[in-house]
Amino acid sequence: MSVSRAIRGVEGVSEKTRAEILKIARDMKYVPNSNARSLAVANSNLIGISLPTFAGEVFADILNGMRRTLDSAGYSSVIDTTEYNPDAELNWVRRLLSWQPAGIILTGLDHKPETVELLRASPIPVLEIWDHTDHPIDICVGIDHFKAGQMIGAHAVAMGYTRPAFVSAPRGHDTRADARLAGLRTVFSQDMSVPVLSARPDAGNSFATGFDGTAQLLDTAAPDIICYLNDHMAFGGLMCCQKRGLSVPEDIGIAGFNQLDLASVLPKKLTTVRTLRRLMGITGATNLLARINGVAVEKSKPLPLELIPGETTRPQTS
Amino acid sequence: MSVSRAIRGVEGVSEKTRAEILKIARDMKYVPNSNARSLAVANSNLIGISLPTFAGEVFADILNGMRRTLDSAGYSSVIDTTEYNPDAELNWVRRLLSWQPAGIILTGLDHKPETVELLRASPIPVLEIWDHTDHPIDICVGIDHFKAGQMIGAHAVAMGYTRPAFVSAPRGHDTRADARLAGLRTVFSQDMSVPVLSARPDAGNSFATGFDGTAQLLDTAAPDIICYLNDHMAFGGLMCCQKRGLSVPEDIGIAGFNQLDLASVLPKKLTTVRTLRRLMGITGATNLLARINGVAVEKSKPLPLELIPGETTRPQTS
DNA sequence: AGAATGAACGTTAGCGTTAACGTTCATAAT
DNA sequence: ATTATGAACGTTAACGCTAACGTTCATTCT
Repeated sequence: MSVSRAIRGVEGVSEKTRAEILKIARDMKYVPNSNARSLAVANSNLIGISLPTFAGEVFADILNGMRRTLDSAGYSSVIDTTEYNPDAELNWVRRLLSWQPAGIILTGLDHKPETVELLRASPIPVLEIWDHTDHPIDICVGIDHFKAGQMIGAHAVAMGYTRPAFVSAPRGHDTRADARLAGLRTVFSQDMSVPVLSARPDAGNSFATGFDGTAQLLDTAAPDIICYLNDHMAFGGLMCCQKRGLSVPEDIGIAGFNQLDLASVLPKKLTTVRTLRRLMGITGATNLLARINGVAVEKSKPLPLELIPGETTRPQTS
Repeated sequence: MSVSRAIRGVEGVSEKTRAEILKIARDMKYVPNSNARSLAVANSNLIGISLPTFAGEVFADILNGMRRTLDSAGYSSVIDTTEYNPDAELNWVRRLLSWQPAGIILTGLDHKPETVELLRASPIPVLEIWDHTDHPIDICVGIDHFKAGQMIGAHAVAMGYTRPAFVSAPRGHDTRADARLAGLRTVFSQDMSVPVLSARPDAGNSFATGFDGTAQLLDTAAPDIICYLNDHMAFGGLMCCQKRGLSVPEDIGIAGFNQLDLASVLPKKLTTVRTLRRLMGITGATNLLARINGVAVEKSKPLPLELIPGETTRPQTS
């Protein structure tokens, strides 16, 4: 027990004995056994994190914020990607629960009923991140994607665009994309009863998907503004317009999302929506840690969005 | 014991009993305790993965390949990022070892001596990925970055460029960048005794770093070809040249690295080097699994590189 | 009929740790 | 001198699981 106390740094050993113990431990290259510790105290310092994908800046940024926060609190992360497949998520949650993790972080709100049931039944704190809802499984930190869509739509209307289109998620089950498109649609149907066209090609990567989706829309219709799932896709779209000799923003407007790094070097500033992804990760992780430590936190924290008007949409019509 | 056998799916229980047990387990929402299992069998089905960063396609691709392979073999991953800091890596390895993981994956070869010692002393299989060496800690799968630098240099020389420059890693301790620059330098110093200038700004993201590094080089010298750490930085450089009215590849050549997604939509095909990152992840993970299962594998597997000539360097001088 | 066989199932002990409580013993209070 | 005190350190049992070995009993063989 003195060894256990010395190594954990808790009270009950004299400094002299502690020093001797630590020296011997070093000499014999002692490595503690976390499995035994976790078994004895009935919980671990692991936190499970589930993401749709590692691709793209978005989840990398969120993850970065979360990792930093969790790491400095002494937690390790068991990370998985679901590729937007709720079944994969369920399987992973099952496996993860067997480790008695201190907490679980899921991306988004689109889970199988069984997953929700499983997590609600367990005493483990759960954070849902990226999306926003007033009724999370446990706690949530994110943005309102429906509102984001409305925000883009309102801007487009204000700039005098009348023939909107949207290039959406290439594959899988991205409910955020759907929510943004829905938000966009409410604006245009209310204000002008205009349908929002959408394309959803799968070209292997975001840039190419933006390019192909744009080509598809331009071939079949004549939109005067195209909104994209993110800046990478918007850049693909920009390239497509450029190739076809369309001038942006005169002939056609382009709006991205997320304000990604790429935008910092483009000669033409991209119209986009700023999302505070790192902050989201930090806030989410901080709230989860509080929850783990039994401190009460906001059930549901929305993060602000900001529309960044750029040079790929028309300036305010006077 | 029958319960244990039934749930693990091993021999020694009749099908009838097994079915009954599984039904009851489901009804009572039984969740196995991996900590206890790992304690009893003295190893876990966790695999530790250490990466420099989550940012960028490169590590996301490698990680993706590894995760897929490990996941389907029933392993979960404890993932950490070191931000190119060997001390952070050491701390993480220490923490990780306490979980008795089945295997450990590190990025690159640049570890603290203590880290290497610790890992050599433990019986746990270790994979080093991304870089290549003939003397890995245990096994390794990667590419030879020095050779990659030589490959780019040779191409530049063949295309008649004579005033080379390199824009390198923004921050931290990226030995791959150094190795590529060194490779590039051997070619130019051997063939033409020309120094390779280099810039190393830190502008917050790859695109901006490429842009700033290029500006810096153009302000202080007159390179006729600039090689970049990766395609994103090359794109930043391309934007900088374009802004200054330099025509590519006539006035100046641009060479990237890694053949990233972005390149697929650029109007001007980027000269770059193709790296098989997903394959590397899959191969690495597969070899590690073999090693875990006691099957002998290649100590050190180099993956092929391919120079992709594009339109941002001059065509062959006739 | 009796013995041999082996699948099905049970018992025991141990994995390394820690919570809870027990012991020791120098020092202080009476 | 005796007793009380409490910091320092030790002992025990339990966490949930599985390897190893023990028991049971229907079936088959002689």
